[in-house]
Amino acid sequence: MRYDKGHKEASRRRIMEVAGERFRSDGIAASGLATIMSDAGLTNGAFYPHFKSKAELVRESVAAAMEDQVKLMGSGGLEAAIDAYLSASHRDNPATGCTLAALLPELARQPAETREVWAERFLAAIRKLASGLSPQTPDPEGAAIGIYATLIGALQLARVVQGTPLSDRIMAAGADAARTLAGLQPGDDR
Amino acid sequence: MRYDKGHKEASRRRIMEVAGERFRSDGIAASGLATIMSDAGLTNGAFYPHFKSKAELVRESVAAAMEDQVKLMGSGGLEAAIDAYLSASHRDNPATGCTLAALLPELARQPAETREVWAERFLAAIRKLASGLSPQTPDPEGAAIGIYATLIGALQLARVVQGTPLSDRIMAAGADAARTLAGLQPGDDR
DNA sequence: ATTATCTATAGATCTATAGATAATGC
DNA sequence: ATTATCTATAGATCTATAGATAATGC
Repeated sequence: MRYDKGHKEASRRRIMEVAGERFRSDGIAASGLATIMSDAGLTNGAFYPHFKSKAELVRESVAAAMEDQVKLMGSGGLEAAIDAYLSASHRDNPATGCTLAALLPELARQPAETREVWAERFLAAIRKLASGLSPQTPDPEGAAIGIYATLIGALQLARVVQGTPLSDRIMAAGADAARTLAGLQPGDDR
Repeated sequence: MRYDKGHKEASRRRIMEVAGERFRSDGIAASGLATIMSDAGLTNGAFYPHFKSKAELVRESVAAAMEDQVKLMGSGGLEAAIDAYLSASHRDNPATGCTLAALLPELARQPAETREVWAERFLAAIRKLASGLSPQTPDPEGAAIGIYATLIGALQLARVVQGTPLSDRIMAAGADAARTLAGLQPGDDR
């Protein structure tokens, strides 16, 4: 059927959108194309005019997710970023949250091209995070990497025990650690 | 065929062993039972007298891996533990390394029973790590959680870009962050 | 006779392809 | 006439089951 100009583009965006959510909530390997296409309101076979393979979708999806990550990293202060990252709503909604927390070990198993695209965007996110640190910080990018690693690790740990007191404890400990690394005083407001 | 007493037990141990490695190197969802059984020198159908389902194997495998984790956590000083965790050989051999670094997001998607078993062993590992901290540390378990989160996040990040200079930089930044959180002076020996 | 493993297979699901369909633009 | 999507299907792989096999213990 011949649709409006832009119809195909809109479908592609919808596939990307739901694929990103599926991947983050179920994992990449565990997300089938049929399910993703059905989520997008399309059928199985309509996938291939948009992407030549699942690997291509994964690559594009990871690139887009990291792009969003870079954008988010800029807004607001560092303290606010830490609190937002280690918030209950982020923990409880992996589908719309940080791709790194949801998929890092699986990203390490992707083809080189996907990982190269990832690395480029990751460095951009680190630089943006580093620019929010105190100017006296001796190695701002190194510090930013340490902070990011701490946030990711803590969120992942908290998600395994989601719904238990231990989960909140992990979130608080992770936020304290991140604040320490950022040169902020530990918060008592959690 | 009727084998020596203990033969079945030995097969089970072999299945557990290779499953643990497969899971960590390829992920749980991406590891098929046929491949695991073939790695163990057995066929597909021989799986079910040992485990009632893949989920049961995963649960037992995670429990065993965390048990090893707890044991490892005790030996040697904290400084040495950090260096060993963020070593090139650990980064480059996920199959025999830390299950958390290899599988955390996937563990968060496992059934409640598996995650409960995990949580119990995780707390034991945290307590062991905490006992190695300076006695003045105000909240040793919280600090241990922060250190562990940092190590896991850094190793996962480093693995995505394994083989590039950025990977070594991430490892160094993660180790510095962990040392800071542990109250040790930053090391220059990397 | 026992039993750990193997062979064979069911039924589901996966990625990917080929050709049909149908709604709009010309 | 064009073309985005659908239908149907190939071929591979997945978990799980049923019944056969074969090597040892009695």
